[in-house]
Amino acid sequence: MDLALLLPAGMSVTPAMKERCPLRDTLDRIGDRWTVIVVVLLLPGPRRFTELMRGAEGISQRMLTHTLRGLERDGLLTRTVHATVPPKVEYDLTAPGRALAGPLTELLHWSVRHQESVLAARTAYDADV
Amino acid sequence: MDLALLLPAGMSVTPAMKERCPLRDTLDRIGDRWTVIVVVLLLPGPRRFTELMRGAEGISQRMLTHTLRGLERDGLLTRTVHATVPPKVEYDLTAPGRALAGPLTELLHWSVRHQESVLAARTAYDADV
DNA sequence: CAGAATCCTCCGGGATACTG
DNA sequence: CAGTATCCCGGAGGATTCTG
Repeated sequence: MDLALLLPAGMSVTPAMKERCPLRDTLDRIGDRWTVIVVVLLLPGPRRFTELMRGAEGISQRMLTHTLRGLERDGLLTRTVHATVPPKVEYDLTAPGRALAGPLTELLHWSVRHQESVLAARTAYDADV
Repeated sequence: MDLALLLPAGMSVTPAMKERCPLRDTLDRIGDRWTVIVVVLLLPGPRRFTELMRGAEGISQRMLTHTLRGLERDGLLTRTVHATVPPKVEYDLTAPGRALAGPLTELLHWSVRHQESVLAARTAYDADV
């Protein structure tokens, strides 16, 4: 796969990129069912576990924990435990995590700009067959 | 999930978006293992089935067919059969499909800009535990 | 409140064989 | 060349139960 067309001006494809494609890595990172939802929920500011639980409708405790761990592991958010009773844990995006807002915005723009044509194409395609 | 923060200037969250989140739709569309790879391979211009097969290293015939069908169904590429012997089939991105280059570029930029910090965070995190 | 542990299901996707 | 048709497996992710 040739990434040259997509690279920032003045940057070239390094050998490392051929080994481990950064675009695929990123899609693996945010391509799952919940990661993007959690990131978007955290954009306005820090949130607690239960708040995220309510915000990400349909998520299970297991997957929320799993998703948060993954983001924490990659340094995209911080996890702060307040030693109170009952416990209080706050999640907050780091700079890299919040920087995801840019690409996600682009993706959303593409979506709203083309979703009508996509839906139309899909309906037409299914009408045949 | 509140998408307002990510919307184009002057656009607001419609009821339809709450029903069927366009961001999630898009991630479902491109979040699988091969779609983005195929799209990137097609950016320079039309390609034949076997060319894509060679370009998308590791893909199976089954999945290439499946991926191409999905993109065709949504009107993101066209499939042109030349009635020759042996058969020749060309795939080409449509305007909406090619427009994915923008968001993908943003995603790639984010990736190259932050992959070092992500990798470092991951290593540090795993060193603990 | 914020999880950890366990069990189970579904399906994305690979391997292989066959064909117009 | 460009597929279709089967079979099959691993892992993402849900449901449930238990705890500091």
